[in-house]
Amino acid sequence: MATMKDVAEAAGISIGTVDRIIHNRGRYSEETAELVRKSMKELNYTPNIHARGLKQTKKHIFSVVLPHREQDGGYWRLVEEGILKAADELISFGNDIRIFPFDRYSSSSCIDALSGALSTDTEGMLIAPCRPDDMRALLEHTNIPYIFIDTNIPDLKRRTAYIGQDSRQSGILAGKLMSLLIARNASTGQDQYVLVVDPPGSNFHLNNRIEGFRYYMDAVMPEIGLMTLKAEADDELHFHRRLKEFQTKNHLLPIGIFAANSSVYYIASFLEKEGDECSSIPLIGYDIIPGRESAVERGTIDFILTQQPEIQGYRGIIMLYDHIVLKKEVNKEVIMPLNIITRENIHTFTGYVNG
Amino acid sequence: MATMKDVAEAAGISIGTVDRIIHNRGRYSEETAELVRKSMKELNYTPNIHARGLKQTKKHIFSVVLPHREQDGGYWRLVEEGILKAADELISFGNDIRIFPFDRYSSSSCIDALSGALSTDTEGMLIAPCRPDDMRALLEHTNIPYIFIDTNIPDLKRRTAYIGQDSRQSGILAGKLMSLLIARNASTGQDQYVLVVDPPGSNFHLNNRIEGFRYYMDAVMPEIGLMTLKAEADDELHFHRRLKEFQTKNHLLPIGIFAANSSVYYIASFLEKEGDECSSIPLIGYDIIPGRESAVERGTIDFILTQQPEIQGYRGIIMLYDHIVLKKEVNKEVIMPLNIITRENIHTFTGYVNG
DNA sequence: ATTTTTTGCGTTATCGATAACGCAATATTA
DNA sequence: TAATATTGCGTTATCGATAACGCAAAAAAT
Repeated sequence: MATMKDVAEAAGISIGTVDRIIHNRGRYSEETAELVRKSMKELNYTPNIHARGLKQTKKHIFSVVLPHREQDGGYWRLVEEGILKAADELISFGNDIRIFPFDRYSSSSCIDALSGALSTDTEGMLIAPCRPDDMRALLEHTNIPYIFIDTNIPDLKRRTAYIGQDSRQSGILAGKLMSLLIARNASTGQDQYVLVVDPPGSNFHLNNRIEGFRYYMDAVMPEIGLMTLKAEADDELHFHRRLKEFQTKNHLLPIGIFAANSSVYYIASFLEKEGDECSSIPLIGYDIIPGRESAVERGTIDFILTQQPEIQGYRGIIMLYDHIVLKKEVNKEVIMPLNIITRENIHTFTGYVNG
Repeated sequence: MATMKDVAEAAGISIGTVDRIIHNRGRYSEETAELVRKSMKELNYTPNIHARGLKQTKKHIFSVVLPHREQDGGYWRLVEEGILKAADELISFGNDIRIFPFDRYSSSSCIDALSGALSTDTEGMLIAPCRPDDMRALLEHTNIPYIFIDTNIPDLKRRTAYIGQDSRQSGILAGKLMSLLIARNASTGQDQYVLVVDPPGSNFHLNNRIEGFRYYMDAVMPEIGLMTLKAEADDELHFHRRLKEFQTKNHLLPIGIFAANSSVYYIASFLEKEGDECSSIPLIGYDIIPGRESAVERGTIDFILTQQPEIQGYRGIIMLYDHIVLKKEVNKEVIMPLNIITRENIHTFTGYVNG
C-alpha cells in the first residue's frame, strides 16, 4: 500500500525522479536509481493500477491476425467470439482492437493480413500462425510484441507467450473414450473397424489429433482396423455425399467414428438421417458449436472434446493487455484444459465460464 | 467514453448532482434525475473504473463463512485456496477478507462463525450454508448482502447470488462413465455388483451424487446390483480397515467402485496395496487433490469428476467484490462446469485456469 | 411571523501515477 | 574562454469520480 510519494520520501528524492527510474525514462543517475530501487523493495511498492489507468488516456491499439470465421468448420468463429468479448471490455477503456482475417489456404492472404497489422501503429498482436512459413520472415523483423494463439512457432523465441492446446494428447484421449465405447461390441465379429474422418485441408492440430488417436487405438485395440475418410470441402452436404459413397462401397458399418474437428456435427446429422442402426454408432468429435448441441443431447454424438476456443481467444487478448498496458508478468505458455463433453454435462458448458 | 462532466453538461446540470443521482445519494429532484438518466443513455455513459477505484480509498471488509479445511476430505481446503487467491488480489487494493471457519458437524460452531461474521463491520459475506437450519434465522435478520457457495438455501431470496454445482447430475455422469467402464466385464458372471462408498457425515451433495448414480445405474444396468459401504471417519486408515472387512465378508470382488467424494484416493491406495487384480477394478470419484494425482496418472482411478472447487471459491469472492464495490450486475446463479478428469487429461487441469 | 428543518444544487479538494515544463549544474564543443 | 548541449532533479497540472462543504430557497414547525 506504499505510494510513489512514500518511496520518494524514503529515498530522499522527488516523485518525478522515482517515476523516471521506474519507467526508465532517461535523465537520472545510476546512484539514485539504486537508492530508489532499494526503497521500493523495502516498502514493497506496487503501482496503483487505478491511478495508472486513469492517467493513461492514451488509446492502445492491438491487432489480431487469424483465419476467417467460417474456416475449419467454424472453429475460428468461436475463437473470434472470445476475442470480441475481451475487446468489448477493453474498448470501453478507450482501446482499439483490430482484426485482420485471412484465408488459411492462401499464402498471399496470410502475408497481406500480417503485413496489414504490422503497418499500423499497433502496440501488440495476437496471431494464429497456422501458416508458419508465411509468417516467420515478417515476424523476425518486427519489434512489436506478439502472442501466438492456437498454433506455436517454437523457434520464434521473441514471442511474448503462446496459448494453445495439446492436440496429440486430445487424440489420445479420444482413443481412450472410443475404446470404452466400443468395448461392448468389439471382438464379436471379424473385420471390425473404426472410421477416422479427416477434415479438409492440412492442419497441424488435425494431424496431431489423428496421430494421437491412431497411436492409442493401435496400442490398446490392435485387432480393430482404422479406415480413413478424407473430406475435401468443409460443407455439410459434401460430408453427407462422401459418407453415402463410403457406405455403399463398404457394406459393413464401422463400430465407431472419430472426427478430428467440428465436422462431427455433419456426421451426426448424416447418421440420424440414416436411422437408428447408424445413429447408435459411437461417435466422437470436437468443439461445442452453438445451436448444434442437440446432437450431443440426443446422444448421437457420444463425446465432444474441446479446449474452449472462446476462452482461448478471450484470454489471449487479456494476456496481451496485461503484458503491454499493465506490464504484468504473463505465462510464457498456457495450455488450455482438455474438456470432455457428453450429454450428461453439456448443459454446464454452454455459456461462458469466467470472463 | 463519455465522462460524468459530459453528462452534466448535456443535462445542463452540475457534476455533483449527476453523481448524487447515479449513487442515489439523497437530495435531488426526480425531474433532474430523469433528465440526467436520459443524457446518460444518450451519451452511453459508463463510469471510469479507474477513477472510481482511485477515489475509493475506503477499505472494504468481506467475510467468509465456511467449514474447516480438513473437513469433507479436504474439499474445503480447495475452496479456501481459491478464496485466498482472490483475497490476495483484493488485499493489494487495501481490502480485507476475513475467514470464519466452523465445524460442519456442530450446530453451535456454525452459529458462532456466522454471528461472528455478522458482528463485524463486514460489507458482504460469502457463505457455505451446509447447515441451513442453523443459518436461516440469522440470515433473515441481516441487511448485509451475502452470496451462497456450494450449497443453496432456495427460500432465502435476499441472497445476492448462488455459486455451486449440480450434484445429482454429476452422479448421473458418474453412472454413465461407470457403465462404460464395466461394459466389457458385465454379464459374464452372476451376482455382479458395483460398490458405492458413502463417505462419513450426511451432506446434501453427497446424497445427490449417490442418488444420481443409483438412478442411472438402475435405469441402464438393472442387472448389476449396488452395494453400499458407509464410512464413519474421514481417515485413510479407517477406509482401509472398512474395505478389508468388506472384502473378507464378501469374497466376490465388485466390478466397479464409486466414491462420492475425494475419499476415492483412500480407496485407490487400498486397491494398490491389494495388488493388480484389485487396482484394475474400475474406480470413479471426485476432486483433484494436489499431491495425490498419481493415482489418476497410474490409472488406478479411472475417472475423477470435479467442479473445480478452487475456481468456485475464487469466483465467489470476485463476485462479491464486483457486486459491492464495483456495483456490477452479477449472475443470480452460477453453476460450475462439470469436468471429467482421467489419466489422459489430468495434466491440463493441474494449476489454475483463469484467475 | 419567525425560527428551524429540509431540499436542491454548485464548487472543490482528493485519490496516485504520469509527463510536461523549467532550472540549475555539469560537460562538451567551438 | 565563451557558447552550446547534456544531465539530473524538482514542481505541478492532469486524468474522472467522489463526497464533503456551503449556500440558498422552499417547507415545516413554533
